[in-house]
Amino acid sequence: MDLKQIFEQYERLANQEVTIEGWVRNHRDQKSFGFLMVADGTDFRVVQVVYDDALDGFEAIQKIKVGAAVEVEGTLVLTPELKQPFEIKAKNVREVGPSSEDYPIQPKRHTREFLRTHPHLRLRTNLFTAVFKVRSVLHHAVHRFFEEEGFVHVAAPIITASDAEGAGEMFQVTTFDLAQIPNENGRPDFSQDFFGKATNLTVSGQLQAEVFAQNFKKVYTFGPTFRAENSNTKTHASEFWMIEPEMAFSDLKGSMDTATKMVKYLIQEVLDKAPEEMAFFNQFVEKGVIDKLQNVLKKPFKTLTHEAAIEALKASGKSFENTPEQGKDLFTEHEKALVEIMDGPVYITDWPKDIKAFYMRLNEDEKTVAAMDLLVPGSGELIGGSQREEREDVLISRMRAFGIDPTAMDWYLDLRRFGSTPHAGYGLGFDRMLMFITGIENIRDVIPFPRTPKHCQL
RNA sequence: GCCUCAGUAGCUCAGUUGGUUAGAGCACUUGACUGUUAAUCAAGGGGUCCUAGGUUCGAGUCCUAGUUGAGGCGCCA
Repeated sequence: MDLKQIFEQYERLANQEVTIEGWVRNHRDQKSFGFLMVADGTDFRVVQVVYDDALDGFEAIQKIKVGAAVEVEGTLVLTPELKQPFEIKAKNVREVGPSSEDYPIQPKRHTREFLRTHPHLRLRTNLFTAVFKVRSVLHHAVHRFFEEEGFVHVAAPIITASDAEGAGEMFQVTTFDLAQIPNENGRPDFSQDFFGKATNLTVSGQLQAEVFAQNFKKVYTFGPTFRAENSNTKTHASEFWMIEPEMAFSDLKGSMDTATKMVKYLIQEVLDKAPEEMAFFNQFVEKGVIDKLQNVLKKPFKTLTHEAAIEALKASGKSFENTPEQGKDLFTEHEKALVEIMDGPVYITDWPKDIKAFYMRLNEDEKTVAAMDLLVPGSGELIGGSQREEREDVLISRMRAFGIDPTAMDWYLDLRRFGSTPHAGYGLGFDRMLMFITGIENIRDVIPFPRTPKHCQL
């Protein structure tokens, strides 16, 4: 029986026989009896198994090590006067897979750095059990939200041939023998490569999502994304997941409305479906994280133009390492200050055109683009989005201004030639959303097997 | 990529101004204990003080280089 089922109906199961399977998290043995704390991953909570010397194999049971896999048959006994509402009085304890004294995950505090060196074992801790359960809950919630809102899911390709995707460093994909790369005039001859051209791992599914939005109206991608930047920070990973909705017949306001609704929906889902895990984060990871999230649910998200944001920073009287300046990008310290000044999540809209991407729609003033970033307490930029440039002539001149050859993206221009619509979308870093919800401060601790520069374990 | 800090037992850490045989807690082994809750108590085993070189009568401690990790910044659709 799964522990989840048992926790859901332990009162009804009182004094009945149950069988559980799981792994020993802790073991306290005494002369003629002992206690096994058993977890099976179906519920965040562990069950206490009591055994005594009346059992066959008592001495072998006493020697069971932390980390061992066990199967326990016994009677469920209500224990309202103890720390736990019930426990299992064992009739039979079978050691399915023994552990040993070398098991690295002992019932004590370990540092996250140490646990990262054991990615195959670290999830057998309360912390990582909670993190990866919430990650799964959040993953399902993303799909459920968009399905309820009538969005079609697009599986954007992981291998792409787009070579005009901007400044992001990309991982190359090739089947060449790297010791003997065919070349022509000293350059690799990709016509001989697997796809007959240079290819790489995707850095975004947005462009492909735009294709689908021009038929399905409301679509989203949700999948892995790869960046080869040599970034060494606690908010960047080389492989991460992004959620990228795209909506035809919509504008910047429309995408902000969807983003707000989505953020609130995802938070509510996790609070509803993982209360044990959230209580754990609230107590041991980020004190007050539940209050923080509930404030996000309650408060309307405010909106400031980039220009107004700079003015607000200047008027705040706060001192900054980097002085806020009209027409310039916001630094991390500015983002934090804006969230404080506005006392909650805030959208920054209408950014200077030169610091944003070529595909963002040029505003009437011809100085700014219809872009938005959502800043949230504690995590900075959670969402970045924009209305897309739907006017072919404007898009072409913007591409030229960014040094992109328009003929290389002819298919993208076709979308503007045949039934172009005002459309908008945004990207949300799934792993950063998970950090925001759990209070975990390093992205390497919310990704099962994190990939960062010089680190690719398993 | 730049800057800063750190590397001592399986884990978390202490180690004074450079000075005898490098310590503690947890974990592990053995023993005690008839209801424990990171159980408790007693004893025991366990060390390439990150690596290499240097200074010194003497280096865990100081210097140089390397290496690994962390943090900050940068890069980042």
